[in-house]
Amino acid sequence: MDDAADIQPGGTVEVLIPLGLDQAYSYAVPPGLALAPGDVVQVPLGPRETVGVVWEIGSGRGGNLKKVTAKIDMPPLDPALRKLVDWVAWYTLAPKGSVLALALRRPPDDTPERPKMGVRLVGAPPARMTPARARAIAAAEGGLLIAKPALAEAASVSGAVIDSLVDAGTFSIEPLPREAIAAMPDPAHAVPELSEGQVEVSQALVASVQARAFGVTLLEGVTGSGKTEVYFEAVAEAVRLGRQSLILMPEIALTAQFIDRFEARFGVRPGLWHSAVTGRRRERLQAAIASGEAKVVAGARSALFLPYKDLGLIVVDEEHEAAYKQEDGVSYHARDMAVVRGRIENAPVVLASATPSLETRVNAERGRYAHLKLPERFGGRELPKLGLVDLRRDKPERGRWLSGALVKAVEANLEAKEQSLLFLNRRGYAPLTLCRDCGHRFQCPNCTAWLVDHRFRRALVCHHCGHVERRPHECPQCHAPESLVACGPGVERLAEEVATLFPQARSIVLSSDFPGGTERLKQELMAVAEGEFDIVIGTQLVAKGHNFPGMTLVGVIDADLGLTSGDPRAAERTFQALRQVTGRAGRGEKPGRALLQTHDPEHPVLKALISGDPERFYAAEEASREAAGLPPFGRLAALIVSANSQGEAESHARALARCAEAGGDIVVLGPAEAPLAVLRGRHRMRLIVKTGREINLQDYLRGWLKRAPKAKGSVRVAVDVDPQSFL
DNA sequence: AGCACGCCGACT
DNA sequence: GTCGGCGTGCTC
Repeated sequence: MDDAADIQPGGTVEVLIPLGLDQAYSYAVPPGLALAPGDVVQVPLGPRETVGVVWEIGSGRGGNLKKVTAKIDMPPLDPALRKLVDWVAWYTLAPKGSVLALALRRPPDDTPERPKMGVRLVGAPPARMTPARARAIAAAEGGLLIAKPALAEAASVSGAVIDSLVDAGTFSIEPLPREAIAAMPDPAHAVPELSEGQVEVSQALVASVQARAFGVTLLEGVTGSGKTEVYFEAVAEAVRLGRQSLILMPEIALTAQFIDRFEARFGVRPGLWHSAVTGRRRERLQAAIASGEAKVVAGARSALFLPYKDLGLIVVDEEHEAAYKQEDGVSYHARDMAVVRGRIENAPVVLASATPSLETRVNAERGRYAHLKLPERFGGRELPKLGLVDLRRDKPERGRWLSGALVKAVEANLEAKEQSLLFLNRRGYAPLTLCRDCGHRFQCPNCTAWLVDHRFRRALVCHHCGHVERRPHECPQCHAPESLVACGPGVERLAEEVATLFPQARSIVLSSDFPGGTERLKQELMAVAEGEFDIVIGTQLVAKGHNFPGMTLVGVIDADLGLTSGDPRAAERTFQALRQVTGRAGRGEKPGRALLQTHDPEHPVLKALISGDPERFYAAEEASREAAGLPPFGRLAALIVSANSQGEAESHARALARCAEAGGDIVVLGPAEAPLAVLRGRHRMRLIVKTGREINLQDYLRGWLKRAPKAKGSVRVAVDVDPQSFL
């Protein structure tokens, strides 16, 4: 289409195959077949046939090449998407074919789509009535057409009951209307009333959409400042211009809450793209995106590779989220690739966050990204009041974790019938179990991590690799009975303490291992939002996505947790998590309160946090990096080397050793035993390239890979820097 | 991704 | 003696 240069039959084409191959393969074009770059073709590969994409036109010397079998009847990959594939492959050092696999849609399923069937109450009740049948009939009251599974769910009966009622003639069976995959959003549906500050910011974003030009804007604003409302105005403008918008979000954020807000603003739901969207829905949405019919797509990171027809805006919501980083298969950071896609499509990119990542902040400071700040919380609500509790002075008794000050605050909140959140980012009962007699510590056989006691499951679990074992009754080393003691708190243990201290309170533990799975968890989150619990004990999970309107107190059990690990991003992540979770406190106009328990009230991260000025944190981080002899953030290159087998890990370790000898400019950060951990199993190491000069990281890495021994396994390296310098 | 080849352990 | 585990390499 865009490539007018259809090639002459009899020539050759370079076909990229969506497998772990870095090179396109040459094929001969059979007579009578006209092909252009981007066309999807079927080609023989070894003993079988595969799909591939014509990547470029061949040089023509078609000796005894295999022939393209056929051209597949589907829209070609447009030049922008091909460019993106090339760029991502180059940047992430992944084989081109693997990246193509992310972007290539499956050939259309040409079996005719059979409509889903629904049932409708049309006839008399059956001769034999049963309780289940009665429930099903009651649920179908009103004569509406209802999908069978939905009716079964609503009436809590099995599908068989409904089938029997269809046979009896009580229900008719009719095809359901095809659900709309991408209705047209109405930019005028419900225009919000924005504050003066919000209007200013939204106008800047709207202008960037109107400019139809690439540019990156960091949109910074605390929880509740109206970030979403503001970027919705940019989306509305794109819709008015008839162009498409992509709203990227971490998978977890694609919640009912977001969809409700979108629907309230635009009158329809956005096109939703995430891993759970499969089959026909996926296919239809892809088609709607390719045709330009779907105007707004809200999607997880894989939505980056969809075939947009006319992309006019990309929003990356919660820009700092680690979930944007894909580490298996092709390793890429969706936020950075969004910037690249914006550049290729010539579309503005908005990065939204309450706690921007360091690299984004650096880009904003250097003027590479525009920086828009939303002034305050919407509706004039103030930020919560933050306070530190010095655990060295206000010390909980042995085996307890709540300080006097926090206990008092929770009591006061219970009395006032307001909700409290106790935040502890540790799943399970206790992070370490040891033998009182011989000192034996339970350690994971695969890693260097301690095994975490999960009392509810009666198991010891490695949070690193997933290893699970039964919790024994005696010490496996000295066999002393009843000698095992739990050390330190996890949320389960904290729940025990809460039950003792506040027996009358309704409390709940929310963590990713909530019994009953994600569905139950979602229900409980709703229940919390509706005020059905007084005290919530939660991990990281409660800090994200969900709003709890009645929460007026947040207690952070261990604000020091995560500040001391060897991970170079530990402080940043802790700062973001604490800012998010403490930001949950407050109701309506009334600011809430947050208490953070710590052993180190002078810690710069905590001081910056309670000062309420994020700039202080970033300044402190820069200073501490400098003190540690690390390169400043603008030149930070964190590499992740993953090992998939023993042999591969060993070759990595040798390569690293050799590299350190030769150049001396790669530093292994992280726990001292990191190289050892890599040797023992499937572990990741973070490396920092430390260099005094500006480098082209890709060339640098290629050189490094050449020097590395090719002996065993393939060395996989992922890059974790911002792509701006290479655009 | 498939599929073949090949090199070591446990068995009809 | 073979059957079969998966580590490794190849596909224009």
